[in-house]
Amino acid sequence: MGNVYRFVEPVVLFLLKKKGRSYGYQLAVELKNAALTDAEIEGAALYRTLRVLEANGHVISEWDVAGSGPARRVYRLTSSGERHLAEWVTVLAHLSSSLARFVRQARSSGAPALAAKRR
Amino acid sequence: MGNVYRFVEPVVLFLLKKKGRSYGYQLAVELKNAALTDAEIEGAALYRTLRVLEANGHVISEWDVAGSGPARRVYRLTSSGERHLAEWVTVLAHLSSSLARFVRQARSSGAPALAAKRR
DNA sequence: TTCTCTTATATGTAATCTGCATCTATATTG
DNA sequence: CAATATAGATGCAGATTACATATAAGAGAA
Repeated sequence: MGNVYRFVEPVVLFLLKKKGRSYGYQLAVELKNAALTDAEIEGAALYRTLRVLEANGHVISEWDVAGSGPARRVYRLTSSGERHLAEWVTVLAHLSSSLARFVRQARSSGAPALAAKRR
Repeated sequence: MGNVYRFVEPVVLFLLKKKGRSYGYQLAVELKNAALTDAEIEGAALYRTLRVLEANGHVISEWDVAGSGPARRVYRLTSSGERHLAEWVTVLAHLSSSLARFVRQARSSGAPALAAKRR
């Protein structure tokens, strides 16, 4: 099937909004549940997406060196990021209904399919 | 927002199934209505997708030199293509409901939003 | 004839997104 | 000391798309 988009950006924006502030490694754990496409979101994709979001002003980060272990880069949404998430939601809502319509069409045209399988 | 996937492959497979047989230029016209993502599907993407589908055995083509004007490469689905479309439909149905759930969550968490706008 | 338009297929190149592998580094535990 | 968990990051290849461009056949106008 090739690779369907993972929609990493909107999911990350949403998680950051919900949590207020978080960092890559923590987000990676939660993404295993929150992902849109069954296939998990890869660590590499996550870290890169965070850097791109910051480069575009949608999130900002600072180092957290307080706890033990390696330092964490802690992110939070900017107001631009909030707007960007809202745009994503609009796009994804539209896509979702388009996909649903497509699925209905594709399932209705063609084989009898759900024609009350008897035995 | 970057570029959301156009899902060219499943749309082309579906149109070919519906029409029985067709060719690139004709499909390009119909894609303007059938596309899943508002943004139109580009001619270049369409022609390349058709060649890839053929390389993978999901469609077969033959030249139609009967009519006037340049020759047409006419495609039709193979049984493998039918199965491939069915797989796509399963994937897209799942994606559609995942997106819908995501949109609901993203819209509920956050601003009052739909809180009965009065005047 | 020559010019232009429509029809029809195809390629070159760059950008973006993803997957897999790999690397660095800090602290904890055995 | 060695292994493990935590944390962030890069290199490279493959997939998908966008934009531009190329090629070519026939129809109609000048």
